[in-house]
Parts: sequence; C-alpha cells; structure tokens
Amino acid sequence: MSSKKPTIKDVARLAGVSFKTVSRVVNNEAWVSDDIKTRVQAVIAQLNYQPNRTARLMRTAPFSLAFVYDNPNSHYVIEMQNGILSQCRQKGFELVIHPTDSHSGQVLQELTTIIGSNQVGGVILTPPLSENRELVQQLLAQQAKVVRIVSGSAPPDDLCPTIYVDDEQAGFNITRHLLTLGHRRIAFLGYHKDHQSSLGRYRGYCAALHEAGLTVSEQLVLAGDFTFDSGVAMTEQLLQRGDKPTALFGCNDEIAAGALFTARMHQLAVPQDLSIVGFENSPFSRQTWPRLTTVHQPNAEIAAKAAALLISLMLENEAQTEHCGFELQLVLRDSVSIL
Amino acid sequence: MSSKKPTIKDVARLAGVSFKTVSRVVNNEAWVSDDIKTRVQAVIAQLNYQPNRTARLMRTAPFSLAFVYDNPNSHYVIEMQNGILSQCRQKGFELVIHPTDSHSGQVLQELTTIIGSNQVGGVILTPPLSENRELVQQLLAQQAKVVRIVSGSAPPDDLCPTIYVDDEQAGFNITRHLLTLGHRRIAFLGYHKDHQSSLGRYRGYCAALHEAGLTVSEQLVLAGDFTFDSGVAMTEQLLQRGDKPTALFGCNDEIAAGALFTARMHQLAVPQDLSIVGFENSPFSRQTWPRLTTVHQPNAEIAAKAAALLISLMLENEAQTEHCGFELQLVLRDSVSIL
DNA sequence: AAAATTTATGTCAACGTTGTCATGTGTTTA
DNA sequence: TAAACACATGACAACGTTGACATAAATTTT
Repeated sequence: MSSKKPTIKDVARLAGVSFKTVSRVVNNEAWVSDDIKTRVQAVIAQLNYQPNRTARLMRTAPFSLAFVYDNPNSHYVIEMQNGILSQCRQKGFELVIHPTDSHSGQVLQELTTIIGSNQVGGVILTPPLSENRELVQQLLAQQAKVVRIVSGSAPPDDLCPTIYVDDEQAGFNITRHLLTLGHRRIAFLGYHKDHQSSLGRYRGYCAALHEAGLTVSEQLVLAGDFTFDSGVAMTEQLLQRGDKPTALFGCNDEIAAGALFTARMHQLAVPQDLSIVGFENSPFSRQTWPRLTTVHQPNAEIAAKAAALLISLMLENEAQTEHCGFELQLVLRDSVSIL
Repeated sequence: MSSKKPTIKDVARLAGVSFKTVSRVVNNEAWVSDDIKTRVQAVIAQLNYQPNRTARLMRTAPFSLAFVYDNPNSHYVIEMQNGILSQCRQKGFELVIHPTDSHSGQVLQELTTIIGSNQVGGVILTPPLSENRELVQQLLAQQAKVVRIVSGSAPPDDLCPTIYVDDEQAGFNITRHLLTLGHRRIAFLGYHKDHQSSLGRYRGYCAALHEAGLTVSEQLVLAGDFTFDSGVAMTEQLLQRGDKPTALFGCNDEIAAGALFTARMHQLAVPQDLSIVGFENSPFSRQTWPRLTTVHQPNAEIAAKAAALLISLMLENEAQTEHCGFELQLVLRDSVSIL
C-alpha cells in the first residue's frame, strides 16, 4: 500500500477540485452540487480517506472528555465509565481516562496539564476529588469545563453542574428497614471521616435511630474503608466483643461481603443469627449467599447524566449550572431477617 | 482572568525572545543560555502556560493509544485497563477507551476511523477481536500499530506483536489437580465454540482426562458463556440429571460462582459434596465461601506488557514483532476436596 | 589576525484542517 | 436588459507547534 495517509489535498487533486470543496463535502456543508459531491465521495472511498482529527481540532472545539477517578479497583469505576461511554458514543465524543492519587498532592498539577493542553474539552470529577471545593475552583479558573458527581441531598454550591446522590436518605431508609423488622442493635461498618458518601450514609443511619428513639452507640460504629478486607477486620472486631449486634449496615457491598464472609467463619448463619445489608447493588451483591439486601446505586446512569451535562456544556458555550439529583432505592433480598 | 489560553507566542513576547526559543526551553533542547532559560521559565510559570498538545501533535507522533474491548462488564477489562494505564503514565501516554460490539459488523469501520483519524498511535486488541486474523490484517494494511492479546501456547502468526496466554496448559493443570485428588467425574462448564480461551481450557481439560486414561463424556461438557447466570443455568442442568459429577471446572470465576450459588440452593456443601474450581483469580474468587480454587490470570500484567510493546512500537519505528507468553499458575484455596 | 568552529538565537515553512472572503456562474427580479 | 440575487467554487490565512535552515556572537584553532 501507499506510504502516507491520504489528506484532504490528495482527495482534492484526484477529484479535480479545490481542497476546500472536499472539506465542504466531508462536513456536509450546503452549496455543493450533487455532481461534485458524488465525485468527491467516490475518491474519498477509493483512497479510504479519513479526516485528520488532530488537524481539525486546531480549528474546532475539543471532542474528548476526561474521566478522573481515584479508586481504580472498584465496580463503581467501570460502571461509571460505561455510562459515560454510552453518552460519548451517542454524541461522537472520545473518552480519555485519568486515574489519580488524590493524596499525592499533584492532582491539581495533573489536571491543569490535562485541561491546559487542549486535548480534552472538559472533565468529570468523582469523589473525593469532586468534593474538594478549592480544587474545583482552581480548575474553573482555568476556563475548564467541569461536571462533578458528589454525595449530598443538594449540590454544595453553584460552581459547576453537579450530580448529587442522596446517600443520607438512602442510609436512613435502609436503617429504618432494619428497625422496622425489629432490629435494635445495628452496627455501622465503614465510617470514614474524609469520605462524604460514608458520612452521608452515617447521618442517615443516625437519623433513623433517633427517629426510633434510640441513641447511637459508639461501640457499634466502626471506622474503615470500602474494601472487603476492611469489612472482615471490622466484623472480627465486632464479633469478638460481648453484646453482639443483630444487624450490620455495611457502608458498601464490599464491606458487607467481608462481613458475610466473617460471619460464616464464626459459624453464624446469615440472616438467622445476623442480618447484613450493603450499599451500591454491585453485581456481586446478588451472587453472594445469601444475596445481599442493599441500596441500588445506578452508577452508569449517574455517570451518563454527568457526561450528558458536560457534553452540553462543551457544545453550547453558555456557562449553565444545571444540577441533577439521584434518589436511591432499596433492594430487598435475603440477607436480613425479622427479629 | 484572561479570556484566551496563552500560547507559545505570548510567552515569547513577554520574555522578549523569539517563540522558537521558548519552544526550545519547553522541550529542553540544547543551546539555550541559562540566562534566557530561567527568564523564559519564569514567564511560563507566570502565565501558567501549557503547550497545546493538539498543535504539537501535528508535527510529532501521536502519544495516545486505544484500548479496544468487547465485554464491558467483566473484571477482566478493568484490570487490563489498569495495567495499560500504569504503562501509559510511566511513559507519558494517554489512553483512549473503545468498547465495541464485535457482532455488530461495524468493528472494522470503527477501528478504521480511530486509526485513520490520527488521534491514536496504536491499538491494543483483546479477544475476540484479537483472534480475527482478517480484521488484524486489514488494520495493519492501514499502517496501524497493533498489539493483540490472545489465547494460545504460541502466537498464531507473525502479523504483529502478540501477547499469548496459555489457557490450555492451565486448563490441563487444574484438571489434573482435580484428578490427583481422586475426582473422576469432572464437568466442564462454559464451553464456547467461538471463544478461544474457552477452547484452550477445554483442550487442557481433555488432555488431562486422557492422560489419566479417562474419556471425555459429552454429558459433562456444558456450553454457555462466561457469566454468573450462565453458571447457574449450567449447574442446574447438571444437577437435575442422575449420575452427578464430583467436581466442576468453571471456565471462569463467574461461572464457578454461579455453580457455587446453585450448589448451595441444592443443599450441597462445597467442597464436601461437590468440588468447584474457577479460572481467572478475579477479586471476588477469594471473597466467596468457600474461597475458590482457581487459576491466576495476571490481567494487569498481561495488559501492561501489551501496552509496553505497543509504546515501544510507536516510539521506534521499526516494525518489530516481539511476542510474549504468559503461563498461568494454580491458586489453591478451599473449594476442592479430596475424594 | 584570519579562519574555523562552537554556541546561541531567530526566520520561516510546514503539519491538515476550517473560516473568511473573493470570485465566479446562473437565475430571478425590477 | 440591467441589476440583484442565489448558488457554487476557489484562494488564502489561521490554528500553535516543531523542524530545517540562516545568522550572529563568542570561542577556539590555525
């Protein structure tokens, strides 16, 4: 085959027209005679010409967006990514992936590079990055288009379009569910002071207990992160003490799975001896035994909405700040018993 | 703040030098006096200048690569993606994500666009796309740089650098492991005629049985795909027949998890009443109860190697065809009993 | 001290597109 | 039948960068 990729000029030469005319055909502009149009299209097909997107990018707005996240191993990420991707494909955008370490202190630098170098037209930020108000402001100061996904009953401010997910309400609902079934000693696994989702779920947990006239026992609130191993560790800790809880609220499904595993280790039957609920409705939550009662978090939808907002932000140039809230639904399965 | 992003010329004007000199500073070229260098760097910092990568791209080779995959919901993908990403960051490359539907018939068209439009310098192909020889050839014909990840004891041909993963050997090993423990009726779940990994594992399974002087019973080979639900369905089918197997070889961990679930539904204790093995060593395979005996498939490493090969292909211009094979190791856990 | 060489900087074209404007053609309007 | 207008095409600059080459100053060699 030929050595170089054909350019718009090669097409023009072969079709016997100016390269501008080819450009018109490629971009479906008006004022091109059908005659020439078909002739040019024939040459395009013949040469298998593909417009050079990079060159085009020098004259037009970027058509790529970046997905920035921190916790690369979670389902969360892949589901979000799929949601974003669905929007991207629909609207002809490209997706560039950017994991970061939010503790590295280089995040601002990295994001500045991504944005400043013009390769992407905007970024989607997820927690904990999205909850760093200062960071968002600094990105915005660089004319970046930003959409963030955060935990909350409402967007924290009007800096930029924001998708907010009501963890508190869901935490309330699932705790109340346990209370309704007669549980009184309910442990909360996965409290994390720097983690808004955790805090939101915790607030909901507390509110539900209060509503039932109960107080929150410090003994029953365990700090940890959102992993299976952490779930194992917290549950171990809990089961070694006297006065065991009758139900566990795992801050996410992985913690709950760790709890399930540990309960089994201790010969406790779930849900007969111990009820366990999770949060997120990740794929494996219906593959455990028993299947986990949990809260459905529509990650793909959430992220798709974020992508849709970002894309419209990139397309229309007005700095709109449309927000969008998500309520989370309980998913009742088999890991909870009536007390 | 200012309205436009600063360009190299803005920096030059403020520093009182030619824009070419700024370019030299930015790219760390030789023959720049320290005096001017520091002056220019100061202005760069002051303006927060970021080189426009798009413009740079018009003169240099692409610094992005595409990851093309088909099955968006598997762990497989996220692990591979992480592996690729680690290489990308190390070498300063960007990653663009491209899920496709290999059955859509548009794959070639899509990939042609990606490659032809010059936004990426190469693609990493995974099964089943990577196993479509014709597709690979057509991409190669367009001067695309391609690295593929396939199943096999050796690369199928020398079209392009290839990472091959020895499913057959691993399938042999894990089957022999079951045989060594005394199992004779071993079912194979997840046979799929269009799926090279499945076929490789199946060949290994057959070879191990033959080595032990056994014949492959058609009754015990169930066709299905690599999902939990498929695992459930196949196991159901198996358990409804008389003459049950003593062990199940799930073609991947999801199938094995489905089998585990179904066994529990049927009041069968694993591994006492039924042994189950999986394949892939996905995160949840050590979170099930009992923990799954499986084969470790180092997806991140495999993909990282693929990315490394692709990047070196993009950097040095010679059309090398270096290959790389991976052997898979058994991971012995708790889902298998001695018979 | 002239010539050659090294070092430091600048000028300008090119990359492949799209946007602006100019220049044609016909075809309608006055 | 001239003027106005729609339509169709082309010339050329611009986007922000890098590479090839030119030039000037400083240093070394003859």
